[in-house]
Amino acid sequence: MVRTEAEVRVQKVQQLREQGIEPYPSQSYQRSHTALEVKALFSQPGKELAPGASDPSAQPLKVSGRITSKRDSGSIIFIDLKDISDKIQLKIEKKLLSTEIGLTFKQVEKLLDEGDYVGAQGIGCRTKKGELSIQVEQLQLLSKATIPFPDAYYGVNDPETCRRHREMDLAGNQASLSRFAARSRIVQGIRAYLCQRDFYEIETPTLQAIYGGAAARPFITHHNALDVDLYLRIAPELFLKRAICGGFERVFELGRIFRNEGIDSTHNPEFTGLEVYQAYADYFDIITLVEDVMSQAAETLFGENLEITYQSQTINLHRQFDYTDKYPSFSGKHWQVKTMTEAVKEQTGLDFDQLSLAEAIAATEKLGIHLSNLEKQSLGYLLYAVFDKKVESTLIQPTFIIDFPVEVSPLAKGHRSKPGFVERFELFIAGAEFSNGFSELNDPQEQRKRFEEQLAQRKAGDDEAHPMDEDFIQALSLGMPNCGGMGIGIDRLVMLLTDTQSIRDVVLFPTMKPTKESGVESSAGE
RNA sequence: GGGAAUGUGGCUCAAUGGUUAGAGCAGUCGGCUUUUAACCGAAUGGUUGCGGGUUCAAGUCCUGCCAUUCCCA
Repeated sequence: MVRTEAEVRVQKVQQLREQGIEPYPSQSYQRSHTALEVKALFSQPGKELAPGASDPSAQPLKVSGRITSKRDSGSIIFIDLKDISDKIQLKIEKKLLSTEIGLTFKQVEKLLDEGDYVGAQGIGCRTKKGELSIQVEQLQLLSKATIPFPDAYYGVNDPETCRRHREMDLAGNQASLSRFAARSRIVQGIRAYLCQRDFYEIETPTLQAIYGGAAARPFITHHNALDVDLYLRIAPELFLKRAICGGFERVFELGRIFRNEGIDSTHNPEFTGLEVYQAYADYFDIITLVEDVMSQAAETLFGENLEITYQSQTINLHRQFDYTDKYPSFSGKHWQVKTMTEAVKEQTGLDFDQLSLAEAIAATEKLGIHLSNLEKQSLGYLLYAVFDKKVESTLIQPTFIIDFPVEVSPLAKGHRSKPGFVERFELFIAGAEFSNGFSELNDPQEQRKRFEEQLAQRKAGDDEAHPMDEDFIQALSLGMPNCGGMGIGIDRLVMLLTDTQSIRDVVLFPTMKPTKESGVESSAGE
């Protein structure tokens, strides 16, 4: 006994075959117009159709897409056909449908369902109620769907279903499809922009023997033939800089990065990073480049109006601050720029330019910040700890925090005038980090010293400390031009520009714990 | 790692510890010559995430597990 909708639909596949209709034909179906093009056609001057009228020129139209709604009122059936561009209504009248080619009226009535793909041929018309439609002469089944289609009105709301079965989400929720389309356009726009600015897109290893370029825990995997453990990259930075050492002047890589850390609304274990390196540039040039790239991305979605809404907050992406008095080489208009010391002083009253280490420890703990032994070692670690815990989340409008302590920045060049600091920036918007960059350290001896300090921290228990990388030091030894570089988290950028609260809704197939239904058992021996 | 919440037909949601767990949509059958969240009529569809427990009685209370969501570290 057939009971469920899925069983009924599978049975329909069988019935179609018995009636000589192949539910999964292999030949192509060439549409003449997308839904949007049909609508454009009949909005041309002189081509508009009055309610109840048919195209007087009887121009044959071929469209294809998915049935999202079907309304049967006796000897006339209306179908909403959705393609990537838009929706168009099909009007199927018993007396006007071909009896030679394609589906019969009865087959349309009984054997077609929401979710099925069809191709339709007919002429443009407007119904009495004024809906632009296609008066169908031939209707062909292109593919039969055999599980229930998401509800036409409510779509799929359950976040778990949306993320585990993104196809249901895309099929049922237009907003989701639009969001991922926007993501694609953003990424495409960034690539095109950088290429137009003479950057080469290059590809570096995702499997690395030594992981580096960031402070993070890696995924470990194993290469059988070489019998060595390899790491999935936590950043492409060191390889990109080696390309600069080799003679490339402007490079970027836009690709997947893996970090073996927790999952929350802003962290997915694999995410997309953009990294860009530019020879002869310093961190002020790179700040400008970050602004250029992000503004360009925003403009692909919003045009000139860069005042956007993110989670009910208004974010102003217009560049309106002038810093030429303070930083003469930093011309033009910019987002806010503050040194880390200034930002901490503003938010907490603590002036790290004036405090001794002992005073700073006492003052920091008074703020309720619990300090690790590492963080008590130096003013640099302390400053960063206070910034991280008290300031970061307060930075809503786009703000570059510049001049980081050297202790937390092993790959950045020492500051031109402030001992103990490096020429580094991070960009914060809506309380989250969006970009990180610096004047790149290109002195091989200094780089070795920084790695050695990191090794000492690793021994002291910091498992995110940077490992030694002799190949990288050798590359710097060959000579790297003075150079600036930056990274932008693409997922977070897409979240910002599409007003999306969770990273899992800008990653098509986010990392989810496997279920028994998916056929994966979690590994034994935990 | 800590805390809170959620899990009920395919989908969206109801159900003071108390009849046989309801409704809309989808699907099935029937009707309808202009619908568009179509409409009208009928029948069908449930191991209330999984396992224990308390109770005369559990979707509801307790507990363990699973998954998800949100917040915090």
